[in-house]
Amino acid sequence: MKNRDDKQSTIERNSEKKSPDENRAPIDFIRAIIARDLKNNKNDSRVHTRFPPEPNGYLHIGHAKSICLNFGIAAENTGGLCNLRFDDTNPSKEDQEYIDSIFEDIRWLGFDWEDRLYYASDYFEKLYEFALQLINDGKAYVCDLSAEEIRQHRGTLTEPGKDSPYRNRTVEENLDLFQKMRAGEFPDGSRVLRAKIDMKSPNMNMRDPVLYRILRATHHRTGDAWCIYPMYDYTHPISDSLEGITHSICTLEFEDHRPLYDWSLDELDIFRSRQIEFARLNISYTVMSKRMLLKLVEEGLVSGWDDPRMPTISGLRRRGYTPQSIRTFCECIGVAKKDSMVDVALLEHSIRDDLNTGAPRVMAVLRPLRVVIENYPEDLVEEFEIANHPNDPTMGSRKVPFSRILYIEQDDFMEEPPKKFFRLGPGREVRLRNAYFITCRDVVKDANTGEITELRCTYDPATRGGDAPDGRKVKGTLHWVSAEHSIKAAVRLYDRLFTIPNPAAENNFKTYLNPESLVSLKECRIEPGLKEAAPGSRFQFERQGYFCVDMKDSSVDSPVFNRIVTLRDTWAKIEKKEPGEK
RNA sequence: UGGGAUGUCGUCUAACGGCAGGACACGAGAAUUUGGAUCUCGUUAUGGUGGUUCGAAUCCACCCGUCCCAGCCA
Repeated sequence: MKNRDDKQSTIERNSEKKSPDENRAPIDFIRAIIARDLKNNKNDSRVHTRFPPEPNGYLHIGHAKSICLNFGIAAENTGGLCNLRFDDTNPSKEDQEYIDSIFEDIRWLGFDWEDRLYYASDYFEKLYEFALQLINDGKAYVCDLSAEEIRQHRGTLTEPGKDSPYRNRTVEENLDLFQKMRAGEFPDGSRVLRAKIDMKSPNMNMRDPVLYRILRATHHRTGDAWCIYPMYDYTHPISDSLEGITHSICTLEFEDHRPLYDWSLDELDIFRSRQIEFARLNISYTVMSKRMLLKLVEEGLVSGWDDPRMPTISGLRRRGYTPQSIRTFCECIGVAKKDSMVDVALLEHSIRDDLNTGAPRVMAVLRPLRVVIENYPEDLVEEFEIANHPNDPTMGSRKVPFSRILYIEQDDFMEEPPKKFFRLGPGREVRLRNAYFITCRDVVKDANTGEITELRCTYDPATRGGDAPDGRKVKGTLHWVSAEHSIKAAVRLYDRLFTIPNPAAENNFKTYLNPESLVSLKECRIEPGLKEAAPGSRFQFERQGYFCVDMKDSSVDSPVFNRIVTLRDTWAKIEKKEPGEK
């Protein structure tokens, strides 16, 4: 049996409509391990995890998976805790800007580290003392080999390494040298402290790994107090141990490092945290490595870490994704050890699903086509009371003006419509959503370009509200705005960043950037009521998709909307399937 | 070719010796004042070969595929 608390809270996490039993998310292998540990009273029945980002970039949705896992596990278990710890042992790559962004992103996702904020750099003094202890125990030595020489001594995947000539220095000499390293008596890169393990180990990580390097770089927290910095493999287990972390969850590539993780704790004889590895998140049509994301930012291929096309938390936030949708997504994808690539369609589903319930419906015309209702009085303006959500009356309604000159979507008219096209065409009748039936009587074109500039239509006054008293049906319903009353807006149509499912596997991933990942429209017309829309607020533009008021660039005078995700589009599918039908 | 992992529908993930299930995607249909949402139905999977067993995705053997490791990065 699984641990009771664990099971109980798993039920709570998912308790929406269905009965708890059929709704219970399956327990992943990590939660199973924790449940077993709890049952065996391991760690005094404590569950303590940590999220350990390096502040060398912005968090992405892969980190969200880890955050949801670590903070989620803590929340599911009574008394469970999750620390936030910055793994800041490499000052040459790290920056306060990243730390601040990480705070913001974790909070925004809905998680709280309370008073448990830690920095590996806070342990520098203790780490140093532990290193002294290792030296005293004959488990570490100062090595004078250059980086290149160390590499040569390390051997290869198939050949064992050779011992360093400095491997057998006396404890006294090592102590003296290491203290001098700290005191700044040697130049950068001239010496390192190494663990004395086994140069013949088939695991490269055990071939006397470097524990400390000399590096004169100003640390964002400790300043110039140190000129030697500990390595990840040495710092991480000790930090976990010091904080009493029971389950140290990380990604698969650290599997080979676990023997070293365990070695450190064993040799130092301190609290034994357990490292567990899971498969990192990959999503199709994007890249997920900080290295590649940094490249996109540095080379100006995106507007920044928070470009709405980026898979970063800040990018998704600006795009309009809700924290809930990301948490749901992370729960849906599961946790396992198999390398995998999640279909981006699942991410899109999670935000559609969330916004379908909560986002008010409005009308916006992205590519306006002028429509004149010839039999509608010149100076009449009607106001239609329109529901904000067709299936949820509690969301209220709003007034939308209607007049003789309107805009509809260019895509909603075809001069020679194919069979399955239900929208407007010459002589055809359609419904204007929540307004009238109109019939297209004439098409006006630019004499020079042949471009359609205006549609002349008539309306049926008896169809006010959108129903015909004589019972006649129309197949199509179009959205619209009143030309005079609508507001001009800019809309950014975002699409997937890359054209191929796995750009990271290519030699030059930038070759596959999607040139249409951003289409900027500047002449869109939106309902007048949208003027007051707050930055960050989300709407469904009917028949088109979900949109979000941009948090940086939008203003009352010139509103800017980001497309979060399109609606499922059956017509687009038909078009794609039968392109000749046009 | 050393070591460490990992193979279940198109994708992700369950089933822990006893009916291969769910989600997304896809397809068909119903209904529809969003070609949305909703509802109904459906297609598709245990990498391979042997073995153990009344019974194998699950246990054993061999084979095959994929991923990770030779930073003074994390």
